[in-house]
Amino acid sequence: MELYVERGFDETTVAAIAKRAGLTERTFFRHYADKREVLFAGAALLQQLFVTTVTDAPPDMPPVEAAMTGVVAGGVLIQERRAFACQRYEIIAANTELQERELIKLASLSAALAATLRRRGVGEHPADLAAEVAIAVFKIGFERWVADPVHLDLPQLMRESLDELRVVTADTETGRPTTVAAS
Amino acid sequence: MELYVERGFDETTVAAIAKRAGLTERTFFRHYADKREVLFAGAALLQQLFVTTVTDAPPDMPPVEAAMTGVVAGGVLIQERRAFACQRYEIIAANTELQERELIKLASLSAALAATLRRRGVGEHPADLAAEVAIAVFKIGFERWVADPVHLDLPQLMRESLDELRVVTADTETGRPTTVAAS
DNA sequence: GTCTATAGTCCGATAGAC
DNA sequence: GTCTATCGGACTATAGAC
Repeated sequence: MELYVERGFDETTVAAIAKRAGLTERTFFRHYADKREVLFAGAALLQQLFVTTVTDAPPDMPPVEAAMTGVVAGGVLIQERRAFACQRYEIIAANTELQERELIKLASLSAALAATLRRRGVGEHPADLAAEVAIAVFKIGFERWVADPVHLDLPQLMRESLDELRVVTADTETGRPTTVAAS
Repeated sequence: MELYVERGFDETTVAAIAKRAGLTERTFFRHYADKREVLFAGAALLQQLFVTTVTDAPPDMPPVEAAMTGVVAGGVLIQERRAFACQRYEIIAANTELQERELIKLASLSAALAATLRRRGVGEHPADLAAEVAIAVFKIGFERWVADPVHLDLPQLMRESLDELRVVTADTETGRPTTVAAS
Protein backbone atom coordinates (compact mmCIF):
# COMPACT_ATOMS: atom_id res chain seq x y z
CA MET A 1 0.00 0.00 0.00
CA GLU A 2 2.89 2.37 0.66
CA LEU A 3 4.07 1.96 -2.90
CA TYR A 4 0.58 2.21 -4.35
CA VAL A 5 0.16 5.54 -2.55
CA GLU A 6 3.62 6.82 -3.48
CA ARG A 7 3.62 6.01 -7.20
CA GLY A 8 0.11 4.85 -7.98
CA PHE A 9 -1.00 1.29 -8.71
CA ASP A 10 -0.04 1.06 -12.37
CA GLU A 11 3.38 2.52 -11.84
CA THR A 12 4.18 0.05 -9.08
CA THR A 13 5.76 -3.18 -10.31
CA VAL A 14 5.55 -6.43 -8.41
CA ALA A 15 9.34 -6.45 -8.44
CA ALA A 16 9.32 -3.20 -6.46
CA ILE A 17 6.82 -4.56 -3.95
CA ALA A 18 8.83 -7.72 -3.47
CA LYS A 19 12.02 -5.73 -3.02
CA ARG A 20 10.55 -3.50 -0.33
CA ALA A 21 9.16 -6.54 1.47
CA GLY A 22 12.54 -8.26 1.21
CA LEU A 23 11.16 -11.11 -0.87
CA THR A 24 11.33 -12.32 -4.45
CA GLU A 25 8.71 -11.63 -7.08
CA ARG A 26 7.74 -15.27 -7.13
CA THR A 27 7.03 -15.29 -3.42
CA PHE A 28 4.61 -12.40 -3.85
CA PHE A 29 2.57 -14.43 -6.31
CA ARG A 30 2.62 -17.35 -3.93
CA HIS A 31 0.71 -15.25 -1.38
CA TYR A 32 -1.48 -13.23 -3.74
CA ALA A 33 -3.06 -14.52 -6.94
CA ASP A 34 -2.38 -11.21 -8.66
CA LYS A 35 -1.16 -7.71 -8.10
CA ARG A 36 -4.59 -6.41 -7.16
CA GLU A 37 -5.36 -9.03 -4.57
CA VAL A 38 -3.11 -7.43 -1.92
CA LEU A 39 -5.76 -4.78 -1.38
CA PHE A 40 -8.50 -7.35 -0.83
CA ALA A 41 -6.88 -9.60 1.74
CA GLY A 42 -9.42 -8.47 4.35
CA ALA A 43 -12.44 -9.47 2.28
CA ALA A 44 -12.54 -13.01 3.64
CA LEU A 45 -12.71 -11.69 7.20
CA LEU A 46 -15.52 -9.32 6.29
CA GLN A 47 -17.45 -12.13 4.63
CA GLN A 48 -16.99 -14.31 7.70
CA LEU A 49 -18.33 -11.50 9.87
CA PHE A 50 -21.35 -11.03 7.58
CA VAL A 51 -22.18 -14.72 7.67
CA THR A 52 -21.85 -15.29 11.43
CA THR A 53 -23.75 -12.13 12.27
CA VAL A 54 -26.66 -12.95 9.97
CA THR A 55 -26.70 -16.55 11.18
CA ASP A 56 -26.99 -15.37 14.77
CA ALA A 57 -29.78 -12.87 14.07
CA PRO A 58 -33.19 -13.65 15.66
CA PRO A 59 -34.82 -16.44 13.62
CA ASP A 60 -38.04 -14.49 13.05
CA MET A 61 -36.26 -11.40 11.76
CA PRO A 62 -37.30 -10.57 8.16
CA PRO A 63 -34.68 -11.10 5.39
CA VAL A 64 -33.63 -7.52 4.77
CA GLU A 65 -33.36 -6.78 8.49
CA ALA A 66 -31.28 -9.90 9.03
CA ALA A 67 -29.00 -9.06 6.11
CA MET A 68 -28.63 -5.55 7.53
CA THR A 69 -27.26 -6.87 10.83
CA GLY A 70 -24.43 -8.36 8.80
CA VAL A 71 -23.49 -5.27 6.82
CA VAL A 72 -23.87 -3.06 9.89
CA ALA A 73 -21.43 -5.31 11.75
CA GLY A 74 -19.11 -4.86 8.79
CA GLY A 75 -19.61 -1.12 9.08
CA VAL A 76 -18.52 -1.17 12.71
CA LEU A 77 -15.38 -3.08 11.79
CA ILE A 78 -14.50 -0.71 8.96
CA GLN A 79 -15.19 2.35 11.07
CA GLU A 80 -12.61 1.20 13.59
CA ARG A 81 -10.01 1.39 10.81
CA ARG A 82 -11.03 4.67 9.21
CA ALA A 83 -7.56 5.80 8.18
CA PHE A 84 -6.83 2.49 6.48
CA ALA A 85 -10.27 2.32 4.86
CA CYS A 86 -9.97 5.81 3.39
CA GLN A 87 -6.47 5.31 2.05
CA ARG A 88 -7.48 2.02 0.49
CA TYR A 89 -10.58 3.65 -0.99
CA GLU A 90 -8.53 6.36 -2.66
CA ILE A 91 -6.16 3.88 -4.24
CA ILE A 92 -9.07 1.90 -5.62
CA ALA A 93 -10.96 4.98 -6.79
CA ALA A 94 -7.96 5.97 -8.91
CA ASN A 95 -7.83 2.73 -10.87
CA THR A 96 -10.43 0.95 -12.99
CA GLU A 97 -8.94 -2.52 -12.61
CA LEU A 98 -9.12 -2.19 -8.85
CA GLN A 99 -12.72 -1.06 -9.04
CA GLU A 100 -13.50 -4.19 -11.02
CA ARG A 101 -11.99 -6.32 -8.30
CA GLU A 102 -13.86 -4.38 -5.63
CA LEU A 103 -17.16 -4.98 -7.41
CA ILE A 104 -16.66 -8.71 -7.72
CA LYS A 105 -15.76 -8.90 -4.04
CA LEU A 106 -19.03 -7.12 -3.26
CA ALA A 107 -20.85 -9.57 -5.53
CA SER A 108 -19.21 -12.38 -3.61
CA LEU A 109 -20.36 -10.85 -0.33
CA SER A 110 -23.86 -10.60 -1.75
CA ALA A 111 -23.83 -14.27 -2.73
CA ALA A 112 -22.61 -15.27 0.74
CA LEU A 113 -25.32 -13.17 2.32
CA ALA A 114 -28.02 -14.75 0.13
CA ALA A 115 -26.77 -18.25 0.96
CA THR A 116 -26.88 -17.44 4.67
CA LEU A 117 -30.41 -16.13 4.39
CA ARG A 118 -31.47 -19.31 2.59
CA ARG A 119 -30.02 -21.34 5.45
CA ARG A 120 -32.40 -19.38 7.68
CA GLY A 121 -35.33 -20.65 5.62
CA VAL A 122 -35.72 -17.65 3.32
CA GLY A 123 -36.82 -18.51 -0.21
CA GLU A 124 -34.32 -18.27 -3.07
CA HIS A 125 -35.72 -15.17 -4.74
CA PRO A 126 -36.31 -13.10 -1.59
CA ALA A 127 -32.86 -14.13 -0.35
CA ASP A 128 -31.19 -12.89 -3.54
CA LEU A 129 -33.10 -9.62 -3.48
CA ALA A 130 -32.55 -8.95 0.22
CA ALA A 131 -28.82 -9.61 -0.18
CA GLU A 132 -28.66 -7.31 -3.19
CA VAL A 133 -30.43 -4.55 -1.28
CA ALA A 134 -28.18 -4.96 1.76
CA ILE A 135 -25.01 -4.77 -0.34
CA ALA A 136 -26.30 -1.71 -2.20
CA VAL A 137 -26.92 -0.05 1.16
CA PHE A 138 -23.47 -1.13 2.37
CA LYS A 139 -21.82 0.37 -0.71
CA ILE A 140 -23.77 3.62 -0.74
CA GLY A 141 -23.45 4.07 3.01
CA PHE A 142 -19.70 3.58 2.75
CA GLU A 143 -19.36 6.05 -0.12
CA ARG A 144 -21.21 8.70 1.85
CA TRP A 145 -19.07 8.02 4.90
CA VAL A 146 -15.82 8.36 2.93
CA ALA A 147 -16.98 11.47 1.11
CA ASP A 148 -18.14 13.24 4.24
CA PRO A 149 -15.47 15.36 5.90
CA VAL A 150 -17.49 15.44 9.13
CA HIS A 151 -16.73 11.88 10.21
CA LEU A 152 -20.25 10.53 10.51
CA ASP A 153 -21.24 7.18 11.92
CA LEU A 154 -20.94 4.48 9.25
CA PRO A 155 -23.47 1.96 10.62
CA GLN A 156 -25.93 4.79 11.03
CA LEU A 157 -25.34 5.99 7.46
CA MET A 158 -26.09 2.47 6.26
CA ARG A 159 -29.36 2.34 8.20
CA GLU A 160 -30.32 5.77 6.89
CA SER A 161 -29.56 4.64 3.35
CA LEU A 162 -31.86 1.67 3.83
CA ASP A 163 -34.62 3.93 5.10
CA GLU A 164 -34.21 6.17 2.06
CA LEU A 165 -34.16 3.14 -0.23
CA ARG A 166 -37.43 1.98 1.33
CA VAL A 167 -39.05 5.34 0.68
CA VAL A 168 -37.81 5.56 -2.90
CA THR A 169 -38.76 1.97 -3.66
CA ALA A 170 -42.22 2.17 -2.10
CA ASP A 171 -42.99 5.40 -3.92
CA THR A 172 -45.22 4.17 -6.76
CA GLU A 173 -47.04 6.16 -9.42
CA THR A 174 -50.14 6.63 -7.32
CA GLY A 175 -48.12 7.53 -4.27
CA ARG A 176 -49.62 4.79 -2.11
CA PRO A 177 -47.30 2.65 0.00
CA THR A 178 -46.48 -0.91 -1.01
CA THR A 179 -48.63 -3.45 0.78
CA VAL A 180 -47.21 -6.60 2.29
CA ALA A 181 -50.30 -8.61 1.51
CA ALA A 182 -48.74 -10.71 -1.26
CA SER A 183 -46.94 -13.90 -0.14
CA MET B 1 -16.87 -14.98 -29.83
CA GLU B 2 -16.44 -18.03 -32.05
CA LEU B 3 -13.00 -18.63 -30.61
CA TYR B 4 -14.10 -17.94 -27.05
CA VAL B 5 -16.80 -20.60 -27.45
CA GLU B 6 -14.51 -23.08 -29.21
CA ARG B 7 -11.52 -22.94 -26.86
CA GLY B 8 -12.63 -20.83 -23.93
CA PHE B 9 -11.55 -17.28 -23.14
CA ASP B 10 -8.23 -18.00 -21.43
CA GLU B 11 -7.08 -20.40 -24.12
CA THR B 12 -7.76 -17.89 -26.87
CA THR B 13 -4.82 -15.64 -27.71
CA VAL B 14 -5.20 -12.22 -29.26
CA ALA B 15 -2.95 -13.45 -32.04
CA ALA B 16 -5.52 -16.14 -32.86
CA ILE B 17 -8.37 -13.63 -32.88
CA ALA B 18 -6.45 -11.28 -35.13
CA LYS B 19 -5.56 -14.11 -37.49
CA ARG B 20 -9.17 -15.25 -37.87
CA ALA B 21 -10.25 -11.67 -38.50
CA GLY B 22 -7.48 -11.25 -41.08
CA LEU B 23 -5.79 -8.49 -39.10
CA THR B 24 -2.73 -8.07 -36.97
CA GLU B 25 -2.57 -8.17 -33.19
CA ARG B 26 -1.82 -4.47 -33.14
CA THR B 27 -5.01 -3.60 -34.99
CA PHE B 28 -7.08 -5.57 -32.50
CA PHE B 29 -5.80 -3.40 -29.67
CA ARG B 30 -6.61 -0.28 -31.62
CA HIS B 31 -10.28 -1.26 -31.63
CA TYR B 32 -10.48 -2.80 -28.17
CA ALA B 33 -8.61 -1.62 -25.11
CA ASP B 34 -8.12 -5.19 -23.99
CA LYS B 35 -9.02 -8.78 -24.76
CA ARG B 36 -12.21 -8.68 -22.68
CA GLU B 37 -13.65 -5.57 -24.23
CA VAL B 38 -14.77 -7.36 -27.40
CA LEU B 39 -17.64 -8.86 -25.42
CA PHE B 40 -18.81 -5.47 -24.16
CA ALA B 41 -18.96 -3.52 -27.38
CA GLY B 42 -22.77 -3.32 -27.10
CA ALA B 43 -22.71 -1.72 -23.66
CA ALA B 44 -22.56 1.83 -25.05
CA LEU B 45 -25.71 1.23 -27.08
CA LEU B 46 -27.51 -0.17 -24.05
CA GLN B 47 -26.49 2.84 -21.97
CA GLN B 48 -27.73 5.18 -24.68
CA LEU B 49 -31.06 3.35 -24.70
CA PHE B 50 -31.32 3.58 -20.92
CA VAL B 51 -30.65 7.29 -20.93
CA THR B 52 -32.99 8.29 -23.75
CA THR B 53 -35.81 6.13 -22.42
CA VAL B 54 -35.57 7.52 -18.90
CA THR B 55 -35.26 11.05 -20.24
CA ASP B 56 -38.46 10.61 -22.23
CA ALA B 57 -40.44 9.13 -19.34
CA PRO B 58 -43.35 11.27 -18.03
CA PRO B 59 -41.90 14.10 -15.89
CA ASP B 60 -44.06 13.27 -12.87
CA MET B 61 -43.10 9.60 -12.83
CA PRO B 62 -41.35 8.63 -9.56
CA PRO B 63 -37.61 7.81 -9.71
CA VAL B 64 -37.75 4.02 -9.50
CA GLU B 65 -40.55 3.82 -12.07
CA ALA B 66 -38.64 6.07 -14.42
CA ALA B 67 -35.44 4.07 -14.02
CA MET B 68 -37.45 0.93 -14.69
CA THR B 69 -38.62 2.21 -18.08
CA GLY B 70 -34.94 2.32 -19.04
CA VAL B 71 -33.99 -1.16 -17.94
CA VAL B 72 -37.22 -2.62 -19.36
CA ALA B 73 -36.38 -1.07 -22.73
CA GLY B 74 -32.98 -2.73 -22.39
CA GLY B 75 -34.75 -5.99 -21.63
CA VAL B 76 -36.75 -5.74 -24.84
CA LEU B 77 -33.58 -5.16 -26.84
CA ILE B 78 -31.79 -8.10 -25.23
CA GLN B 79 -34.77 -10.39 -25.66
CA GLU B 80 -34.71 -9.79 -29.40
CA ARG B 81 -31.19 -11.26 -29.42
CA ARG B 82 -31.73 -14.21 -27.11
CA ALA B 83 -29.30 -16.59 -28.84
CA PHE B 84 -26.50 -14.03 -28.74
CA ALA B 85 -27.28 -12.99 -25.18
CA CYS B 86 -27.22 -16.56 -23.89
CA GLN B 87 -24.00 -17.47 -25.64
CA ARG B 88 -22.35 -14.33 -24.37
CA TYR B 89 -23.64 -15.03 -20.87
CA GLU B 90 -22.12 -18.52 -20.86
CA ILE B 91 -18.73 -17.23 -21.93
CA ILE B 92 -18.78 -14.66 -19.16
CA ALA B 93 -20.10 -17.07 -16.53
CA ALA B 94 -17.10 -19.33 -17.19
CA ASN B 95 -14.49 -16.66 -16.45
CA THR B 96 -13.90 -14.47 -13.42
CA GLU B 97 -12.11 -11.69 -15.27
CA LEU B 98 -15.08 -11.35 -17.59
CA GLN B 99 -17.46 -11.22 -14.66
CA GLU B 100 -15.42 -8.36 -13.24
CA ARG B 101 -15.78 -6.46 -16.47
CA GLU B 102 -19.51 -7.22 -16.58
CA LEU B 103 -19.95 -5.83 -13.09
CA ILE B 104 -18.15 -2.59 -13.82
CA LYS B 105 -20.25 -2.13 -16.95
CA LEU B 106 -23.36 -2.55 -14.81
CA ALA B 107 -21.96 -0.02 -12.35
CA SER B 108 -21.43 2.35 -15.25
CA LEU B 109 -25.03 1.82 -16.35
CA SER B 110 -26.15 2.55 -12.81
CA ALA B 111 -24.17 5.79 -12.75
CA ALA B 112 -25.64 6.85 -16.10
CA LEU B 113 -29.11 6.07 -14.83
CA ALA B 114 -28.57 8.10 -11.65
CA ALA B 115 -27.25 11.05 -13.66
CA THR B 116 -30.30 10.92 -15.92
CA LEU B 117 -32.63 10.87 -12.93
CA ARG B 118 -30.85 13.88 -11.48
CA ARG B 119 -31.39 15.72 -14.76
CA ARG B 120 -35.09 15.05 -14.18
CA GLY B 121 -34.89 16.90 -10.88
CA VAL B 122 -34.48 13.90 -8.59
CA GLY B 123 -32.26 14.50 -5.57
CA GLU B 124 -28.77 13.00 -5.45
CA HIS B 125 -29.43 10.33 -2.86
CA PRO B 126 -32.78 9.12 -4.19
CA ALA B 127 -31.29 9.09 -7.70
CA ASP B 128 -28.40 6.87 -6.61
CA LEU B 129 -30.68 4.51 -4.74
CA ALA B 130 -33.29 4.26 -7.50
CA ALA B 131 -30.56 3.55 -10.06
CA GLU B 132 -29.04 0.91 -7.82
CA VAL B 133 -32.42 -0.76 -7.38
CA ALA B 134 -33.17 -0.67 -11.10
CA ILE B 135 -29.84 -2.25 -12.00
CA ALA B 136 -30.28 -4.94 -9.34
CA VAL B 137 -33.66 -5.75 -10.87
CA PHE B 138 -32.13 -5.71 -14.35
CA LYS B 139 -29.42 -8.15 -13.29
CA ILE B 140 -31.65 -10.52 -11.34
CA GLY B 141 -34.35 -10.48 -14.00
CA PHE B 142 -31.76 -11.31 -16.64
CA GLU B 143 -30.31 -14.17 -14.59
CA ARG B 144 -33.74 -15.71 -14.15
CA TRP B 145 -34.47 -15.30 -17.84
CA VAL B 146 -31.24 -17.03 -18.88
CA ALA B 147 -31.64 -19.81 -16.33
CA ASP B 148 -35.21 -20.58 -17.29
CA PRO B 149 -35.53 -23.20 -20.03
CA VAL B 150 -39.13 -22.11 -20.69
CA HIS B 151 -38.30 -18.88 -22.52
CA LEU B 152 -40.12 -16.39 -20.32
CA ASP B 153 -40.61 -12.72 -21.05
CA LEU B 154 -37.58 -10.72 -19.91
CA PRO B 155 -39.21 -7.32 -19.37
CA GLN B 156 -41.94 -9.05 -17.40
CA LEU B 157 -39.38 -10.91 -15.27
CA MET B 158 -37.77 -7.57 -14.48
CA ARG B 159 -41.07 -6.07 -13.39
CA GLU B 160 -41.83 -9.13 -11.28
CA SER B 161 -38.41 -8.88 -9.67
CA LEU B 162 -39.12 -5.26 -8.76
CA ASP B 163 -42.45 -6.26 -7.23
CA GLU B 164 -40.73 -8.93 -5.15
CA LEU B 165 -38.01 -6.49 -4.14
CA ARG B 166 -40.70 -4.07 -2.97
CA VAL B 167 -42.31 -6.74 -0.83
CA VAL B 168 -39.03 -7.91 0.68
CA THR B 169 -37.83 -4.37 1.31
CA ALA B 170 -41.07 -3.13 2.85
CA ASP B 171 -41.29 -6.16 5.11
CA THR B 172 -40.14 -4.69 8.43
CA GLU B 173 -39.97 -6.33 11.84
CA THR B 174 -43.51 -5.39 12.76
CA GLY B 175 -44.83 -6.47 9.40
CA ARG B 176 -46.36 -3.09 8.66
CA PRO B 177 -45.86 -1.51 5.23
CA THR B 178 -43.40 1.33 4.74
CA THR B 179 -45.06 4.72 4.73
CA VAL B 180 -44.21 7.38 2.21
CA ALA B 181 -44.70 10.17 4.71
CA ALA B 182 -41.01 10.97 5.20
CA SER B 183 -39.56 13.52 2.77
C1' DG C 1 13.84 -20.38 -8.14
C1' DT C 2 14.02 -20.55 -13.29
C1' DC C 3 11.94 -20.19 -17.56
C1' DT C 4 8.49 -18.67 -20.63
C1' DA C 5 4.04 -17.25 -22.88
C1' DT C 6 1.15 -13.58 -23.64
C1' DA C 7 -1.13 -9.16 -22.73
C1' DG C 8 -0.66 -4.69 -23.63
C1' DT C 9 2.41 -0.19 -24.78
C1' DC C 10 5.38 2.81 -27.47
C1' DC C 11 7.70 4.06 -31.38
C1' DG C 12 7.14 5.00 -36.13
C1' DA C 13 5.62 4.16 -41.13
C1' DT C 14 2.12 3.58 -44.75
C1' DA C 15 -1.99 4.02 -47.34
C1' DG C 16 -6.82 5.14 -48.56
C1' DA C 17 -11.10 8.54 -47.78
C1' DC C 18 -12.94 12.80 -48.14
C1' DG D 1 -4.06 18.11 -46.56
C1' DT D 2 -6.03 16.14 -42.74
C1' DC D 3 -8.18 12.08 -40.72
C1' DT D 4 -8.43 7.51 -39.87
C1' DA D 5 -7.18 2.49 -40.36
C1' DT D 6 -3.61 -0.55 -41.10
C1' DC D 7 0.83 -2.69 -40.04
C1' DG D 8 5.81 -3.89 -37.99
C1' DG D 9 8.82 -4.56 -34.46
C1' DA D 10 10.76 -3.92 -30.11
C1' DC D 11 9.74 -3.75 -25.39
C1' DT D 12 7.99 -4.58 -20.35
C1' DA D 13 5.35 -6.72 -16.75
C1' DT D 14 2.21 -10.07 -15.31
C1' DA D 15 1.38 -14.46 -14.25
C1' DG D 16 1.65 -19.53 -15.08
C1' DA D 17 4.36 -23.94 -15.77
C1' DC D 18 7.64 -26.68 -13.90
